[in-house]
Amino acid sequence: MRESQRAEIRALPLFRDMRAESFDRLLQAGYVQSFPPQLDLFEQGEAADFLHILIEGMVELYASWQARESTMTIVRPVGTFILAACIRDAPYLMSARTLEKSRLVMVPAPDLRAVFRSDPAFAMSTIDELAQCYRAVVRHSKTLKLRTARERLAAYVLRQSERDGGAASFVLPVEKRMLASYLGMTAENLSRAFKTLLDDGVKVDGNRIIITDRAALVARAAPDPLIDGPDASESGVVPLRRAATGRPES
Amino acid sequence: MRESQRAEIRALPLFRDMRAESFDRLLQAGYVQSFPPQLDLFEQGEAADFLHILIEGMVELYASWQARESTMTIVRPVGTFILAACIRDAPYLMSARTLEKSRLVMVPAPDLRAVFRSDPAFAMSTIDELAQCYRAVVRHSKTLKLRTARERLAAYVLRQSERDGGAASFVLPVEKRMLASYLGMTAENLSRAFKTLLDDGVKVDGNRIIITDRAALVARAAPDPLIDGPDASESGVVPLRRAATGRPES
DNA sequence: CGAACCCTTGACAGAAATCAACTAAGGTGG
DNA sequence: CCACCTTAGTTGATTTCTGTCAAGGGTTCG
Repeated sequence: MRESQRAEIRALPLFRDMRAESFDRLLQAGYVQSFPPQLDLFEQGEAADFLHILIEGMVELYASWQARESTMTIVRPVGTFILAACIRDAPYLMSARTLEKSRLVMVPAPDLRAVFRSDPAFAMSTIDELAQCYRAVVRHSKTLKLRTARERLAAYVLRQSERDGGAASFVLPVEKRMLASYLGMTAENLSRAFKTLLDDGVKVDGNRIIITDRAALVARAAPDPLIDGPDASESGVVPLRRAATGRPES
Repeated sequence: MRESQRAEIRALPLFRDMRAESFDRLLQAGYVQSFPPQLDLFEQGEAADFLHILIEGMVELYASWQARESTMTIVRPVGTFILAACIRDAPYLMSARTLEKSRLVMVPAPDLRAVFRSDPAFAMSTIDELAQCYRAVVRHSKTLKLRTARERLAAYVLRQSERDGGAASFVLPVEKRMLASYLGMTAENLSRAFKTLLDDGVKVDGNRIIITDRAALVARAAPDPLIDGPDASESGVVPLRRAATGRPES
């Protein structure tokens, strides 16, 4: 692992307050590994052996039942995932696969648990991280239950734009079919939902979204800090703290 | 507070491992209060001032947006709620109202935070509790995104039955309109969904549900431990540890 | 007894999934 | 370089599902 990556992990809220020796122990117990795109990291139902820290690439967390599948969230560097399952020593509720070539640190769950038992500061950070994850999922549930597909998409577009500092135009960070799944609709329906958003000031050109009338879009989306933010990192596709190295396109 | 109630709280996973003096401090800092039915305890968006512990009655947590409203979960004695917001010192994401005459202990959030900073065992229990809450919401999201309304209802019926030891018949613990909202549909739609479940071995008589063909119901619901359980207490309407005093009807 | 309220039912409209066909772009191999 | 294949995305036609509106039955409670 490069020193800069180590520093990035250390800077994460989950790790920044812990003792230096605890941090060392975690990373020394962990394995750094690279994976090709489209590789299954684990499947739901397996025992949670490792806390995963993504330092390069992109990972999809998805759930399946019967023949159906749904994207639950997408993780970008530098971010951690699957913390709760490790803590509870319980089976994963979601599956994970890489979307790009990715590099991960995998910390064995027993080491993780040992460290936050011995380092109160890390225990505090874990509490905070979990509370944040919990709230992120509650928000996702709220948008699913309270908004129509069209409204969810409108809110998503608005939030992405605000993540880019309120830019009127941005490029979708993921494929449309995955976005559709994340927002709880089919790919066909997403395509049509984008069409209806023409009336609400949103134009689409391939992967690029252009907001032509922000007021109209706000009226449609009715963004709400108790669902959409204000902390953009708390929920959504591409949720976690982004790497300092900002690539314009994915 | 009666001693027996104190003992019940102490027996909760969240409180059972902490030091005695920490537990005393929490309860001494807290207020015990009774509320009539249908009373709003707090509204989403307010600052999270208190951890709530329900010792008698029933409380609904619900979310709203624009003119819409949706039941997120229902809390029964003895259970806690709103832990995550207290930890993060953030606004409530959900509103709460009593469904019956209820008695609550309300622990000021600053005391809560002080105690788990000073009592590592309580910090551990908090981590565990939060991880469990997180997984409960993920499960709820999964059922919303992966199953149709009919399948969600079938799974709910099956789970309720299994909570009663696999009884072929049970009484709904909440009003149907609330169940509908919890399951992500309208009351009218729930009514129709029950009708279609006649083909899957479920009969309805008022608040009483009768499973006439369990195999057929299982085929429809395709229950999955990664969504529906196995720990029934982790999610769902009437989720938390039930009071020892079992009333047959609510 | 009357007034709410819950639940149900029917009729309808809107939303969304499904199925199928078609386009466009990118990659592969001849 | 081109023919071919695969895949993402779109579009249309159709069906299914779901929400909405309206009305009526039953219950509870004042």
